[in-house]
Amino acid sequence: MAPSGKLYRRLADSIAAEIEAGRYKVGERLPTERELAELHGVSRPTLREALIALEMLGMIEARHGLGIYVTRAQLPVTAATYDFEIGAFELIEARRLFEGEAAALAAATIDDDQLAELEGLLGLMADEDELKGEEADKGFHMVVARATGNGAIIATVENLWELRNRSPLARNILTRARGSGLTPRIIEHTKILDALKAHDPAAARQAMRDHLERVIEHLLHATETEALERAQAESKARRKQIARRVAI
Amino acid sequence: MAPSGKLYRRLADSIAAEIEAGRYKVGERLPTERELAELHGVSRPTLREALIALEMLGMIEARHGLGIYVTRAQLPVTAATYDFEIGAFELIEARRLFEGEAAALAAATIDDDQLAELEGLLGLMADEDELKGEEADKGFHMVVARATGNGAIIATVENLWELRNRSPLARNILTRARGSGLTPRIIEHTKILDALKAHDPAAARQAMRDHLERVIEHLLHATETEALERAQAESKARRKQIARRVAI
DNA sequence: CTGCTTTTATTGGTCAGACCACTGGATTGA
DNA sequence: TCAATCCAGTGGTCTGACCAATAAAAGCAG
Repeated sequence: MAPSGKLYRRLADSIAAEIEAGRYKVGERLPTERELAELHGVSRPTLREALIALEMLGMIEARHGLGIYVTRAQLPVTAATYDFEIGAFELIEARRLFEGEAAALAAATIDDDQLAELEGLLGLMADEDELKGEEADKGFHMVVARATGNGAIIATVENLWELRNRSPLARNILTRARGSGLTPRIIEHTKILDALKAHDPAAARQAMRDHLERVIEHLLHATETEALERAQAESKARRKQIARRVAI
Repeated sequence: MAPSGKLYRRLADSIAAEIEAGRYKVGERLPTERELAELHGVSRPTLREALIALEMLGMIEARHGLGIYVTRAQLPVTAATYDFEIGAFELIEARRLFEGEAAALAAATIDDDQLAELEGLLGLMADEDELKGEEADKGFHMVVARATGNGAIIATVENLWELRNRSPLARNILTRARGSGLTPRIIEHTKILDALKAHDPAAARQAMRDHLERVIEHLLHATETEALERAQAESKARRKQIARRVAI
């Protein structure tokens, strides 16, 4: 990735690199802001902006009157720190596995209010407005996640959706694929809802997996941009590799 | 959570709240830094610090010479934005489901180098040094995630580990539980490794689930702090609710 | 000497005002 | 008409100062 033109951004990268390299270790105190600023040849406000960025990423922690402490040596690969390409297929593959489990759990924990909410979202999903339809789609999956009552699961599902928005490649492919005959997804969502209504975990898991499998299939057969074709080739090779062993 | 004493932090919360409330919509440009500073009665440097925090969280985007644009109306619940308590049991429940699937997939994609790496980590896991042992533990799970070759899965597993570190409650409970007879985890990890060696997805899934199930069981029977007892009660009620329906 | 209170040096937090650098549209001139 | 130029607006950076929290040193009462 090309270095951002903004100084505080490059500074943050630079300091992060130093920490990752072990120049400053976890638990240790960094030099004072004034010293760091001079070390890097920048003003203190700019240095502070870089530190705040690193603090948001959870790498350091500034304590008033005490100093700046390293809390993590390596940045976790989260949506916030996301900086490289994750393919569209990778994302959906992950969602297929994880959201399948989330649906299974939700089948056991969902209540009537949430079922009604899902029913309402199904109606909006066919909205002529592209954005409304997409929001309804995300809403459906988030309600399922929320129905598990497990904050970690909610955070994970949301994070996966977030990764999609962060990755230009994945976003382009996925939003382009929308519209072009992806509308049968309403039927698939209905199947998921039915399984949840029946409180049948296995059926819910299968319905969710089927749904996302269809999305993958759809992407495999659509032919549009060059980027998509590359992604398709990559995905086919990958699926072949997996199939070489045994079905998951 | 008590509002952070730092002004730029409160400012960021305040602006984030305005955006979430729809005061500024996605795609729109918000007022200039100078205007925002005056609006909130703070100096421009402080205002900028708040904006940089929001930018790191992916809510806004500042473009030189143009202005500041809203990119997301709602902050995703990720490790970086994490600000409330997620119980230790929630975390492990999520890991049990997700990492189980990751292990299943990894069984089909893992290569010999990664298998050797896992073997090496097993040796370190019994290290007398608590921290070393914990690092080996995390390392093991991360190698399994990495073996899937799926960036989204890697990011997810890492994010779950991150959530644990962010949640004081979960961290306290989990690190306290370590040591006190949790060492049989080496046997459990060996089982996971065996299933991966055999490239047997079902066995890998089961071994990973068993492992994390044991961790849950261990926490349920340990009796120590008050926080842990509350968490236990919460978890028992939750598991009863789930069992009321059917096994997942 | 002990133990509490006060002072002080250090460090992050905030402020003020200025100037630089980038952007897009308005202005100008061929 | 259209391309080059200019210019107003906006984020980016700098300087230097003062405020506020912290811990350790200094002072003091017992």
